[in-house]
Amino acid sequence: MIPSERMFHKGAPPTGGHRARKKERTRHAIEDAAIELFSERGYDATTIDDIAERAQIAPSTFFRYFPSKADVILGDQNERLPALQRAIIDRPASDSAIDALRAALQEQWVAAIDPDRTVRITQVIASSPVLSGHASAVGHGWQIAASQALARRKGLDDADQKCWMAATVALSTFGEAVKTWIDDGCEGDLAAAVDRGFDTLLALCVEWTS
Amino acid sequence: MIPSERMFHKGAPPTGGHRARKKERTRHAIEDAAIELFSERGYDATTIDDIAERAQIAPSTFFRYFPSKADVILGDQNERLPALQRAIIDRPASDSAIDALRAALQEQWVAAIDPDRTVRITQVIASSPVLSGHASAVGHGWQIAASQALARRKGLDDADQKCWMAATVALSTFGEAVKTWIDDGCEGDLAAAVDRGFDTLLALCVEWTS
DNA sequence: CCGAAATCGGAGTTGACTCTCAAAATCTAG
DNA sequence: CTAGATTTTGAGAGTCAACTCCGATTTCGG
Repeated sequence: MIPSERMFHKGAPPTGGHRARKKERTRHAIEDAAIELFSERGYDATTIDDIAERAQIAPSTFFRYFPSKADVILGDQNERLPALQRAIIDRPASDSAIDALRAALQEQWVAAIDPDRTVRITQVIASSPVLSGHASAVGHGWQIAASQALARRKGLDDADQKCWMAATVALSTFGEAVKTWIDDGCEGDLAAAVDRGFDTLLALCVEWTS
Repeated sequence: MIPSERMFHKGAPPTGGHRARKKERTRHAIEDAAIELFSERGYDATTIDDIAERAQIAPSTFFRYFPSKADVILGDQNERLPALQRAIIDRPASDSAIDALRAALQEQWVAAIDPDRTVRITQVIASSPVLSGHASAVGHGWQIAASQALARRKGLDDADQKCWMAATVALSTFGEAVKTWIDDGCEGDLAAAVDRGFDTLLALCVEWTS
């Protein structure tokens, strides 16, 4: 009796069981179906029923896996944040704020993502205001995290305006570089494109202060 | 007969008539009711019926004035764009890109808006992903416009990467300065806060290039 | 084979947005 | 000022899709 004492607890489900594996497969099927359809006909023009049909599930099952339509695309973008912060803090003190951010973004983001998937997701996000909104909230979270990390690296207050502004500028540079790379058809290396963006920024800094 | 030949044409309605004035009044009533309600209980929690009731109109009348719920807030943000571009281009050649943008934004935006209204609208926008998405699209439009203006000022190609990046950095600096000012309770002068933001940016440029 | 968990299927809710038609309100001419 | 044309509004029904709920059924694990 009292099955909950003999059964698995929510926090520690078996990762290898048939059940868990099937759930993973279903989850992936839904994600894949959704991204495909979003790419084909756009986010707003795709209904839950469409996704369910292609993923071979009942419409109501969709919501067992994702709390809302938007969450299929925006799954845990904040997962990488702690690693990013650590990478920023661990940069040698000789790095300027912009160099630290550039290096941290290169190793924690550019090197860690699946470019193909990222490109498709980015395009889908750009196709709908709702998703753009969620994405800009995510970007805001990154900015706060980066700003904090920069401040800690120098032993400054979390709200230090220079750190805040450095994070703003670096992340918008980064974002634009990525977006430009995608808009230009993903030619060449993403890492190189990001580097080019930061180089352009530094060249502008020279112009502006001379 | 054939009244359309004797009546006003669509392109040139009388601006002073009773009719036109009442329409303007109704439009304002809707806008005011909407912004009030959005501020009170949030964008998503406000229905068209709520707005209609407070504005004393029928729900269906709402859509005769605004094509969608979002448009009550996001009315013609692009109206000021041509003036902004002209202001950028007309800046003396001795101005750097960042100085030109700073000055143009100060005179065409900071000096031209109603701060109270802008603050309320900004807060409402931040309260909903849909609106944030639309707003970031508007911001993107500004960026393109600013970038073009910068390029023309120097006789460069519209797609020049330095101009593009300068616009990116300047506008995100500007946006953050405004947001910070609002988050801090609108203490002091908005123009001064914007100037402080740009000063911080330039100080960072010095740090990064030394 | 038995109990737990996941799924199905379908009905139900909500709110944005559309459409229509008849009832005001407003304009212009005489 | 009045009559007739026109525009605007009100009221209500109707669509569509996200999201919720629930009872019945299937699938899985021991």
